[in-house]
Amino acid sequence: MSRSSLKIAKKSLVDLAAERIREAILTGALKPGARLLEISLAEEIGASRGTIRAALAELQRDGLVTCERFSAWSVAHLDASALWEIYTMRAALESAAARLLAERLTAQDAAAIKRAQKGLAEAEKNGSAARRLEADLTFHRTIVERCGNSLLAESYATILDKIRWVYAVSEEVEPLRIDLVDWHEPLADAICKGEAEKAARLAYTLCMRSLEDDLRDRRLPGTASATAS
Amino acid sequence: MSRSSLKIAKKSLVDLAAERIREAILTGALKPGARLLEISLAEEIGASRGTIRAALAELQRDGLVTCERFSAWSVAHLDASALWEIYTMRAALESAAARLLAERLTAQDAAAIKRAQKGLAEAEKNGSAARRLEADLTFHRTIVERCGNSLLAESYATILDKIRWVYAVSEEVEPLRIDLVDWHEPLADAICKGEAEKAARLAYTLCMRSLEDDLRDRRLPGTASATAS
DNA sequence: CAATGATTAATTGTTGACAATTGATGATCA
DNA sequence: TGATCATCAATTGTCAACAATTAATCATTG
Repeated sequence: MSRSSLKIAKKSLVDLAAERIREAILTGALKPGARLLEISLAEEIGASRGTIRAALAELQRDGLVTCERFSAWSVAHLDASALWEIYTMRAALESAAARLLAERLTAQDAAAIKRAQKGLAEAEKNGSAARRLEADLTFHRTIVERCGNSLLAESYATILDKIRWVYAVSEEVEPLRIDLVDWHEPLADAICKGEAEKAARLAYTLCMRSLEDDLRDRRLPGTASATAS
Repeated sequence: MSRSSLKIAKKSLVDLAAERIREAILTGALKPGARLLEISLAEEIGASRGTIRAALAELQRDGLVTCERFSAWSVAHLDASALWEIYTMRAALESAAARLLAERLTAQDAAAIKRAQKGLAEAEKNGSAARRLEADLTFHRTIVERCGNSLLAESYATILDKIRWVYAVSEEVEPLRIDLVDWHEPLADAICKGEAEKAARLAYTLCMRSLEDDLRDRRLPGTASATAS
């Protein structure tokens, strides 16, 4: 929230372009499987093909777009098995982060977690679905960003992007119904009490529980109807 | 070991270049902190600057090189805190992989683990340090590659690269002394018995134990001597 | 002499042009 | 007819030239 740095971050065209395209994918403007032409993107965004190309390469490493050699770029597919991979990866990272944070908790960390919990409570009381989702993600991001491992945090950031993607792209069957406060309280407690092992286990099960909810609530290719194979 | 695919993988110049540079970094030919000039690399490798540039961007996302805007590329630094990040990340991924594998174990998986254990025993009996390391990494890679999550496996691959990097770059104080067979047996057993929770815990502690060994055995910037700060 | 401002050489950022590859289309021939 | 091969348009792969930016050097000025 309160990053203090005087440095103005000039971004390169490549970064800008990557941001633009990423946004279009994460909001669903560019749908999974959609064909991407370097030339069209270059014209739309207003940069040269080489620049767009570099941006696409970045998104490729984030797993948002795919590219076959000398064939086309396209937005990655998002089906039930991808959802499973995303959530188990999330569980892996978050579980470890919770453990680390519980082991090396500072007063600021505890305060930040309390803040995040308060955000959950507010969103629970009178928030829209989007607001609830944001509060939820913020709580989890707080844990990861404070665990002290930037490598892990960076990887987690791309996973969170994908989770937003799932919510933007998938057709919702029923609204998110989990009780934000009740579900997150045990994890917050375990971390604040320094119960590392317990925190790790809770974080893992919490993520996997979210996976079950989403698999049930959101209609994705391969979710229903797939009887054979 | 036995990948069957008739397709010959033509690689782009970018991939080739990235491979070349990565190799140079991982073997220690390019030392941490070394300055990298696009032009010099382009001449040495025999590709244009743009190609080298794309390769460097790839390595940047792998965390092997860094780049400040309009300033220089350089090989990333490798110090004690980086080592900690690498190993806790490894522990996070491997722990989750062990759990997943234990939950969904097939006969082939069990056989593969048995093979990896046999490899450990052979390396233990009459292997060089390099051979022991390779057998060790193969055992762990087996778990991760069979856990069924390609996202996780991909991330793990970059981590394994970094671990090789540590071994190549750091000055060894004492030889690797852990008993390969004894240390890995409980984990292999837990996975094969389907004891998911136990497997996850064992994988985690095994990785963190390796971290302690390496922190003690390998001399890296920030490992010793740092009294202040 | 120290702080400031111009100069310049070196390096990265960006671009448009050209080469290589692919897949589709249609011609050819048994 | 239908299988094979040449052709071609569309697209990605690679490159070399040019623009923008930086950091170091040196002159200037109080």
